[in-house]
Amino acid sequence: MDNWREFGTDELTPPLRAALGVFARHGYHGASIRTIAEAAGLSVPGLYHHYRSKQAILAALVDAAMAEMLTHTAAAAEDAGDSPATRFANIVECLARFHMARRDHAFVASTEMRSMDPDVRAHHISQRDAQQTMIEDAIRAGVDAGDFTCRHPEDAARAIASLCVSIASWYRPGGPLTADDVVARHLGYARAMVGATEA
Amino acid sequence: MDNWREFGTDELTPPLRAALGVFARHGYHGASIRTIAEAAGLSVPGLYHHYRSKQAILAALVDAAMAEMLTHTAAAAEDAGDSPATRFANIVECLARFHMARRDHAFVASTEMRSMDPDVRAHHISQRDAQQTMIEDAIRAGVDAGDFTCRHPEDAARAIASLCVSIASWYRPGGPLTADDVVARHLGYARAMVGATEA
Amino acid sequence: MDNWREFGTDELTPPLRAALGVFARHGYHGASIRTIAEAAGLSVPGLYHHYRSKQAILAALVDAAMAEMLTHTAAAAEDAGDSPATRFANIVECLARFHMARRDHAFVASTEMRSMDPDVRAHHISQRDAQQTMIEDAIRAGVDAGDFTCRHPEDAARAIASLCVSIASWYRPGGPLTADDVVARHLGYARAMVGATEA
Amino acid sequence: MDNWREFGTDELTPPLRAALGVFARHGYHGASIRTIAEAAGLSVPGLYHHYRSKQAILAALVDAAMAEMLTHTAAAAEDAGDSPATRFANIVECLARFHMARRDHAFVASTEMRSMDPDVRAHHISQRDAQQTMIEDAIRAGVDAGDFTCRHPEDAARAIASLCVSIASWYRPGGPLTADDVVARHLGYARAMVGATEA
DNA sequence: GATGAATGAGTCTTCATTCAT
DNA sequence: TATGAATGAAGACTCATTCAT
Repeated sequence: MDNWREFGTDELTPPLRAALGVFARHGYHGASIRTIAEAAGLSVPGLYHHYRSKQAILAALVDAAMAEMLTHTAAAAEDAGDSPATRFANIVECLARFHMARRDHAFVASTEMRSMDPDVRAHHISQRDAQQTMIEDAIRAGVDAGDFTCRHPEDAARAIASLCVSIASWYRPGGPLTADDVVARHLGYARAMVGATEA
Repeated sequence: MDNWREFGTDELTPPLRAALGVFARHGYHGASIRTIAEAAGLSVPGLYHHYRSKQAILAALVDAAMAEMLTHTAAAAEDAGDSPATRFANIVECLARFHMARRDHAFVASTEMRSMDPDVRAHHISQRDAQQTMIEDAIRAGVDAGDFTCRHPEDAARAIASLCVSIASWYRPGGPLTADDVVARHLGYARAMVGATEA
Repeated sequence: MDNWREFGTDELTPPLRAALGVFARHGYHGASIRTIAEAAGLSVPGLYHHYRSKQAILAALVDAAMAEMLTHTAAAAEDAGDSPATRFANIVECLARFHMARRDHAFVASTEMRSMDPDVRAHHISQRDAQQTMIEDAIRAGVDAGDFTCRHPEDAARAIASLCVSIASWYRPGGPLTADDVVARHLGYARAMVGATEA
Repeated sequence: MDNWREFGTDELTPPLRAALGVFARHGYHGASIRTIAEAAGLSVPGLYHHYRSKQAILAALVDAAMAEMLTHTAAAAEDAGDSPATRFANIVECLARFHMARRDHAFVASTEMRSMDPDVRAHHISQRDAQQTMIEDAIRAGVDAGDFTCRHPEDAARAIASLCVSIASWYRPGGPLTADDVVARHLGYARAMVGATEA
C-alpha cells in the first residue's frame, strides 16, 4: 500500500463499474440487466459472459469494495506505529476518505445487504465486522493507554463506523466542504465520542 | 402529545403496515403488489381500492413516518422549556427512541429515497430537513448560551441525525442493549460531538 | 361410464387442449409458452392465470389423459362379467380405441416422461403401472381358466400395452384403416400373444 | 458383417456419442449445444468445427443408427438362406438385439422425428420404411410358403417393428431379463402375430 | 368493497451461432 | 482445432395495473 490516504481510480472491471452506477441510482432490484449491459457498452449475453448472474455482479462489487476498504484501513493502522491514538485517528481518517472516494461502492454495499444471497451476505458481514473490530481494538488500546475514556468500545466502534458510512450519502466532491474539511470534522467527532483526553 | 418518550402502536392503516414490512424486507422494487396485498390480507384490486398505486403506498408510508417523527421531536423540544441543553438532549433522545420504536419506518424512509417519485421525494426531503433544522437550532442556541462549543452546527446536526438513523439498522428489541441503554449512550455521543461543557 | 367404447370430446380445459396440440407437434421443450398461449387465444399472463407453470400444464394434461384411460378400461373390464377372455378382449379393445381417439394425449404422455418433474413422473408411472396390472391380471385369470397359455403374463401385458400405445403414432382417422379394423387386428395380435386357445 | 447377433461399441464419433446421451436424457430441444460440447469434452466452437449445427448432429446420429440397423438386419436376413420362417425369425431377433444394444440410438431416432428438418426426417422415414419392408417381405414369403397365415402383412410388420422399438424404452442390461430372454419372448410374440403354423 | 380474469411490458437468463485470435 | 468474447432472438415467468362482475 503506497499511501492509504489516496484513492485513485478503483480497480473494478468495466462491467462492474457500470453496474455500480446503476445499482447506486436505482437499487439492486430497480436495476435491470439490460440497463447494466447498456451502461457497460455490452449486449446482455455479453454481460453474462463475464458474470454468471445479477447476484454475482453484486457479490463481486461488494467484495471488491470491502476488500479495498480493509486493505486501506489496515495500512492506515499499520502506518501509525505504536501510538493507539494515532492508530485510531488514521483508521477514522481512512474510513472517512474511503466513503468520500468510493461513495457508490459504500452506499451500495451497505444498502443492498437485504438483496444479497445468504452466502454473499455472510461474506459481506464478515468483512464489515472485521472493519468494526479494527476500530474497536484501536479504541481498547487507547483506553488501556489512558488516551481514551470510552466505556463501551464496541458500541462506539459501531457508531463511528456508521457515521463514516453516512458520509457517502451526502458528500459530493466539489460541494461546500473539501475532503479535508470532512476528515477534520469527523476526526473531531470520533475523538469526542471515545473521550479522547488530549487535544 | 401526551408523552413524546412513548411510541405505541403506529397509526398506519393495515395495508400500509403490511406494505411497510414487505418494503423493509425486500425494498421497494423488490416488493410486488401481490406480496403486499397478500400480507395485508387483501386481493390485489382490493389493495388498489385503498391506494392508487405502489408509489402512493410508499408516499403515504413515508409521510406518516416522518410526520410522526416531527410531531414527537417537536413535543420533545417544547417539553424542554428554556434550557437549550435540555432541548438538545430531548430531541436526541426522541430521535433515538423513534428509530428504535419505528425501525422499519425509518429504514424504509431513508433507504427508498431513490425509489420515490420526484414530488414524493421532495416532500420527504423537506420533512427531513425540518428535522435537521430543529437539531441545528438547538445546537446554535446551546452555543449561544455557552453550553456547547460546536463550531459547525449544521454539520454536527447532520452527523447526529445520521447516527440516530443508523440505530434502526442494528437495534433489536430484546437484544443485549435496552432502549434506555441506547438512549444513554447516544446522548453521550451527541453531547460529546457538540462539545457540551457540563458533565 | 355410459359406454366405454365411445370417446367423445375430451374434457380438457381450452388452454390444456391448446397445449396438447403444441406439445404433440413440437415436444415439451420445443413448445414455447407464447405458442401455447397463442393457440389458446390467451395472452401469456392470461395462461399463467390458469396454470402455474409450463410443467403444471404438462402434469394436468398427462393426468387427465391417464385418468380417462383408466376409467374407460376399468369400465371395459367391468362390462365383461365373469369371462376372463372377454375381460381381456374388452381391455385391449378399449386401449386400442383410446389410443386412436386420444392420439395426442397418449403420445405426449408416453413421449414426455423425461420432461416431467420427478413427482409428476412418479404419478404418471403409477397410473401406467395400474393400467399394465389390469392387463396382467386379465391374462393371469385367462391362464387360470385355461383360456390362455401365456407363460409370462407380466411381459405379455407390457408388450400388448406397448403395441396399443404405438397405434397413436401412426393411426389417422380417415386413413386406410377404420378404427374397427385396427381394433380387430390388434385383438388378433393380442390373443395370439397370450396363446388364446379358442379360435 | 461378421456376426449380425453381435453389437460391439458403436462407431459414433466421440461428439456424436456425447450428443446421443444428452438427446436421450433431455430430448433434442431440451439439449443445449453447450451441454453437448461439455459432454464431448470440447469447446462450443470446437463442436461446431465438427458439425455445422445442432440439426446436423441429430441428422448424423440418426442416420448412423438407422444405417447400422439396416446393415445388421440385412445380414440377418441374408444369413437365413432360403427359409422364409428363418429369415423372419432372424430379422426379428436382430431387431430385438439392436434395440437392446442401441437403446439410446433407437429411442432418439424414433422420438425426435418431430425435431428433424424436413429432409432429415424424409431420409429417416425412408430408412425406417426400408426396415419395415424387409419384415413385410419376409412375412409375405412365409405366407406364400405356407409357414404363416397372416392376413395383413403390412400391418403385422408395423406392429412387430413397433414392438421391437418399444423394447428400448424399458430394457436395461443387468435387469431381470437377459437379452436372450427378451429375444426368445419377442420371437414368440412375432411368430404368434403372423400365425406361424409350426411350433 | 371484493374478486376472477386479463394484459402489455418487462423481468432474468439461456439459446444456437459466429468470429477474431 | 481450441479459445474467449460476443450477439439477436427467444426462453419461462412476473410486473403493476385494470375492468367487468
